[in-house]
Amino acid sequence: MKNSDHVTIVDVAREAGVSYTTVSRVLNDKGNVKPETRERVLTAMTRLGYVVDQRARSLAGGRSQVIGLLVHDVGTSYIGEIIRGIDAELASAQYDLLLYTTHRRKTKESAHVITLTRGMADGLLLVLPRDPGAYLEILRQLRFPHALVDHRGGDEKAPAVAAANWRGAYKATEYLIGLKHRRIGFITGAMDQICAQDRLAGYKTALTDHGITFDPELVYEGDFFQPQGYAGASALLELPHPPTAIFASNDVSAFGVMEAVREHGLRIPDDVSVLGFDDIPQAAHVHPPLTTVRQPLEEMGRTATRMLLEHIKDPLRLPERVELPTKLVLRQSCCPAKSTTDDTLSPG
Amino acid sequence: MKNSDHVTIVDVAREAGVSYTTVSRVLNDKGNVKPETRERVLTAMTRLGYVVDQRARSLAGGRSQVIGLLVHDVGTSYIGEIIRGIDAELASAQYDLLLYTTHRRKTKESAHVITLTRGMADGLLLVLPRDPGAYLEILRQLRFPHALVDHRGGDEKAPAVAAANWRGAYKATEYLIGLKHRRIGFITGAMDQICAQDRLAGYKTALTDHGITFDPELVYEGDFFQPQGYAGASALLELPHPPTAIFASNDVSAFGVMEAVREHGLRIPDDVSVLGFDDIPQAAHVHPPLTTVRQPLEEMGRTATRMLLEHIKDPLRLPERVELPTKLVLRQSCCPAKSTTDDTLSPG
DNA sequence: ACGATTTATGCAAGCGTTCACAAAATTGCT
DNA sequence: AGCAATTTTGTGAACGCTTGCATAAATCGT
Repeated sequence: MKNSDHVTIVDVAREAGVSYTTVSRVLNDKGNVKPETRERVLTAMTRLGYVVDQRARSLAGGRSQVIGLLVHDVGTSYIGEIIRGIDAELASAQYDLLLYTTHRRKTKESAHVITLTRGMADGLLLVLPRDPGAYLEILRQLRFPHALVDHRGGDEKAPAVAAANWRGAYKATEYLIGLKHRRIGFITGAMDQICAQDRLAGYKTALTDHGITFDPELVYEGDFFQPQGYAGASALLELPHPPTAIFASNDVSAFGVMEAVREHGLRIPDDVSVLGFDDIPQAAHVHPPLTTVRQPLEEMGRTATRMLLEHIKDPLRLPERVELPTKLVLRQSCCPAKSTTDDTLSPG
Repeated sequence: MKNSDHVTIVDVAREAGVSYTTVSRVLNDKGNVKPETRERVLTAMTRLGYVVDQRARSLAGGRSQVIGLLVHDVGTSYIGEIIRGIDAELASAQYDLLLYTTHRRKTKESAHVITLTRGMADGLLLVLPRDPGAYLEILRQLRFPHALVDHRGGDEKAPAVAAANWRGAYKATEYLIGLKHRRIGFITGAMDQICAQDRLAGYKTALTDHGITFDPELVYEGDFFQPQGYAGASALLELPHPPTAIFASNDVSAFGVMEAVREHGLRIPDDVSVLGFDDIPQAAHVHPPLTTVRQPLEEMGRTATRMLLEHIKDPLRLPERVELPTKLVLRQSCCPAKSTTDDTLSPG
């Protein structure tokens, strides 16, 4: 009577004619409850419109059913796809998502991490962390469950999932070579990120493996954003021997490349082939649809989440590091090089 | 000694030689505490590395310092910008953000809303809700603080912030008219959303206000996504009297328009002017940079958050509905209509 | 049918706080 | 100095739940 609107476990107990402990039992599927009693409790719960109070539950020793997510920014398709995967997996496990954006203030990251470990969350997901060293150490010491998405630090032994960046770039470059392209431009990503380094390495290796000398002139350092893709392609196309194909380290910068190509009065793919990386939804929507290396972003989110949840269930589990395969998605932004101007070695 | 790693308020109290109530007082800046004592408690806290347990705090009657956020999808620039504003405002008020994506499962929205009201959060932010009727009613009954972003239901009396969609579209259309365009194509947004309806209405009114008869043929129903922008512009350009300018209801569909224009061998803005809505970051990065109606997305997020926080502090506050001004951002995708083929009325 | 198991239920304590109230210490005033 | 008013600190009871232990009921073997 005193709490007019807050229905508690005690109210349910009274309604069902049992003790509140029994209600707690059916709530948690723990201990033995006679089917008949369980039924009675269940109907009492729905009749009263009972909803569990997560705070109390977790305070009393249960789980908080919350996972923290640390990302540097929302609003890019890239992150969006990953979050979609995380969200889906979390939802089916009845978990909620506490979002932390580290966009502006980098110093606060550790503070967030600490607060989270103090009961707010059962685990922490880190997407593409910039410099996770600081708090990874804390997390490990506290034995607080966590998992990384798209970061493969050298000696880190935290659970992590990433895409096969090196191999994806290698295969894509190989594809371009198969199309008889000999001068292939490359727009890098932000080179402080390991994925960007791996993609460049894959490109280089594919080149040399196929007897094409790596020409540093054909590599332009970008940052994963459209303006640098545009600038890079513009620069590349003004070279004495311009490339016949340009491979951008992500789709967004590939869009910039496409614009620059057009701006130079050239057609895609007839004059210049363009290749991206990621396969964000927009890649299929541009014209011509972009041939790109598909990174299973949503799946990466899902996998990391599953690993984290497993780890929460069984803290003794050994951390794994999984690398998900990438896949070349053929669309219409690439075609065979024109045989007239193929190679640097041919007479100018 | 029993809790090796969890430092509680009691531990701090012991260390400082006071009662735990006093510690709670300095924690909350409540009641009177002798400066000297406060100092002693503070140093004890840092020495022990104390971090407050939000669960316990909120269970015991305090606030949870968590705000729920219901969005239908993350990963679009549009939402990203709004979240950025929300996040910034929340961070400076020491609030955390619980994210709910309603993307796939629409039926679950109410369930989420109810869980949140049971102590998980102190308030709820709804961004561009599809059909909020169901839970808005619940929220109001429970007197649970909430605010809407970018939704202006007719008779709803919930606090809400939106952009001046009608006026923005009106002004933009007027600008095009000022540029001597007489046949102005229009790609609508998803027409179940009020903002899309408002933009269309603004366009229509501007037309008739300037003595241009509204031609339904020039309106193509889109959905705020790129492919429909592309399709719409393609259709429009194949009309016997094609438009000399196309106004898309958001930037993303304007990108589709730009592609279609080029695909028809036409130049932007020389042959066809293109105008967008939103001003997402990418709008400045495409070529030519897109002239568009700037919607203060981040500010909308900030404002809604501030309103919500105010409302939490003072529950008696009357709900406001604010409309933030939009602003035409002139870039390079529009230019005066060629005087040769201006009007339908001119001799064909 | 009767003690020994097993299964089902209840009680009390505690999770880490806040808060109303009471007690103690300090201050002011005459 | 002595009492009231005021400031400072402490006590006890919640908040809504889980959980270990005790107790009551049902099941089993012989």
